[in-house]
Amino acid sequence: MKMTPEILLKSLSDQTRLRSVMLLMQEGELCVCELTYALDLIQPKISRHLASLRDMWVVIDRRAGQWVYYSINSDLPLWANELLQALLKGSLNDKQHRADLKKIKNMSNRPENRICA
Amino acid sequence: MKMTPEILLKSLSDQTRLRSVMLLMQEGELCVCELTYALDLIQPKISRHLASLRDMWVVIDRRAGQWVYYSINSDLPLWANELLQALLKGSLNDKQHRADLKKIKNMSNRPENRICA
DNA sequence: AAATAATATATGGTTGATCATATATATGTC
DNA sequence: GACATATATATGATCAACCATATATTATTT
Repeated sequence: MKMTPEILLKSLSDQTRLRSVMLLMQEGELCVCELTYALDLIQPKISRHLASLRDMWVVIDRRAGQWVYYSINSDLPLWANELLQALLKGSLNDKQHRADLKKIKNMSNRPENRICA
Repeated sequence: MKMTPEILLKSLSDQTRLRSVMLLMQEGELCVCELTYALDLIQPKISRHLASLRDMWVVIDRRAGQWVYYSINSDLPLWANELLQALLKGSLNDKQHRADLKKIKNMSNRPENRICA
């Protein structure tokens, strides 16, 4: 795994991927169906972008039954983390990001709520 | 002028533009012929990418006789500056960036050297 | 079987590259 | 001053590669 400025920028230069990463930064971990709901996009599109982020080592995934959860790769170099922090700061006033966040907060029937046991 | 995460990421997701911005961050200000030399690319390509960066308010230009100098836009929001700093940190160990920097340092006949008078 | 997620396929739009040329500025000659 | 020439830079036109997308289907888990 070799994260470079070029790779990271490329991975974030798509709107859907940027929105996904910003949500992951705020929420920690989300599954495909949650992102699909929050971003209000169709599932194959979300799945594809998440796969792209995973292939570029920006995010990692884990399966929990039917659900696949994605989260930011904690092994990113310091500069990459700093870049993401700066990005989040720039996104906090972003209308789209705020709407995404609100949507996930209001989502009912989240998997997490179901697998408490 | 409205700089957003999306705009900034898009502007930096091209290799030539990224290399240009990293050099500008290190050198402060460079003209087209200097960047053309340092990046070892043809002039129209450099000119186009710089125009793109200018149109997206990442850089500003000023003409000094025959020469047009480009530099990072000092009015960028804080988060954008932080992002660029993080990016530079990630680029310092980058082979390509180091080669670019070395090339500009070794450039003879730089305009700056000629317009001392 | 049902729910969730990933993938195959085809399509169209975007973006970057290159060559040629236009534009801007400076200098030399008459 | 007018004109020719040189140099630096920007832009028009064109093309090809790439990437994102949607629909349909497959894979995985329960």
